[in-house]
Amino acid sequence: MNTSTSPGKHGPETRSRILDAAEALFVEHGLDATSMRMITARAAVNLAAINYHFGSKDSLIQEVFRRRLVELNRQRLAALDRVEAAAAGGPIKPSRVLEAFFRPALELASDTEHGGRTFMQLLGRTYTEPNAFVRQFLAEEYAETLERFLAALYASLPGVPREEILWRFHFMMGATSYAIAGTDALQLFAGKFDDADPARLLPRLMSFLLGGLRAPLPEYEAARGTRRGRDGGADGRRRVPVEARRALRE
Amino acid sequence: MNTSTSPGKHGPETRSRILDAAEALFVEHGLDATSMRMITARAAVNLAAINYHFGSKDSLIQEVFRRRLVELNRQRLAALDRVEAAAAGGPIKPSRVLEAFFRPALELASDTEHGGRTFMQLLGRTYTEPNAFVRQFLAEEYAETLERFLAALYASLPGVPREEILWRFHFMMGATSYAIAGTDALQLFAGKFDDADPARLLPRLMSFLLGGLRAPLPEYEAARGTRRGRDGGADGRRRVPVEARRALRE
DNA sequence: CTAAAATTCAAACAAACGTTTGAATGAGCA
DNA sequence: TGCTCATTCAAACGTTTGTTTGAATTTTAG
Repeated sequence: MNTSTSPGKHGPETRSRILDAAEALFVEHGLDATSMRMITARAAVNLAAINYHFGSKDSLIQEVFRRRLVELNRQRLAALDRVEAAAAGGPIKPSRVLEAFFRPALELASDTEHGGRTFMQLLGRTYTEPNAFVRQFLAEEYAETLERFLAALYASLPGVPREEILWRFHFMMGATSYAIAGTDALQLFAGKFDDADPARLLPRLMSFLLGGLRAPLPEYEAARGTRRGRDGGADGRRRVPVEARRALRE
Repeated sequence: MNTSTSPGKHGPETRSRILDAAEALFVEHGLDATSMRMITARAAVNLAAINYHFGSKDSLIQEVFRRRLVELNRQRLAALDRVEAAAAGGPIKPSRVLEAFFRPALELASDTEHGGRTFMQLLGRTYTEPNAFVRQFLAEEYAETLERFLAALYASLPGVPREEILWRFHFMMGATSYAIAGTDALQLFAGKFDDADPARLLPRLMSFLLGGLRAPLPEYEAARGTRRGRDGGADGRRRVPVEARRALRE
């Protein structure tokens, strides 16, 4: 089996033709519902070519994600590097961190010519893929990037409980995935959007995400029934410190 | 074929046992990867029982979603009715509308005893299901509810462009779905959450959603650099009116 | 109790699945 | 030219898929 990118002899593009066809079909029908025969038919290659070049369908799926994700996360980390370099050790605004993470994704999602849009739709819906090996693979591929961005977010929001930051980052990834994957995949809002211009999606989404990130921290109802004291007492869970309130205001 | 809810004769619970088993397996493995034999095995019924009671696997899928979705949207609309009745024709705060929509969903997601949690995880990841007939069915099942809530949101945010409200509602559904479906399905954040208490999810999420909804509207970059002025000057797209700014502040 | 209707059951169906095989084909190099 | 090795190809492999069948069984109704 040859899994390298080195050009073969016959059709040097066989590998990439398979990857492109698979990517498109995975978006249209999902991973499971896309058969090897559908892929090889669209790619105009022999059925056995997938097993020859990739070994198995599972390996092909991995490679479809890998080739794009590696580049996407490389761009994200590079953007974060630039932000941190510009800060020169000083404080960093959370909005800068968020933009470093989400802008590359949205720009890839705007690229309709090289399949970037297709892939991002696929990626969005794959985060919740039940298939165990796909989830495992995605988690590994994301581990480093996620670690670095969470650390940057923590540092940029001193005083804000990490648990809350984690949750909000989770929410933000959800909103983003839906914004990308759902614009024409999810038909709930079909025909409702007059203006689905991808170029406007980034400012729209960034406004929303920043608003969500900066929202006042929730105050968990301590004891329901008896009204909680104005400033609560010692219910174990501390109120939001003023430092955190200030940090949330960007 | 008998698709009614009337009790059968032999095992009156055959139908519901199939539905419960299917629901659980759909979450674990996805719609496609769950076979009829897996379902009938877990439900401890004969393989042919599914086709006898539901007609086909597709019809079974529909019924799995329908029985829960009908009740969920009934609760949502009832909550909206109460909010509108309490306002007595006066203005309604957007936060009230949002809560009427999202609270029933999150409460259902907190119910671990009657499979509510299981179902909401399934629902969340099914919004982006590529399967055409599932999307079509979901859209139909949601149509009325979505229409009424969007109308209520529009009315509660006078002056704010409907397009922006629509987008933000879309973002909010995305964040919510991920929050529910992803808490233990998406493994990207695996092991990172110390506090995944479902009871705390509602305040956490509502804070985030409201923050996002109330965020300043994006101002689309008019003409960057020497870019052609598709947005230059009087292009019909107004800046955010002061009325809208006020409305966004709840 | 008996006839009819509803439900369960084991078995089989064709179709589609991912994968493997072994021969045919083509290019690169001696 | 002749040899080698990567690649392509048609065909078949054994499983698994959703669905159907017809008889056995149980419940309902007269």
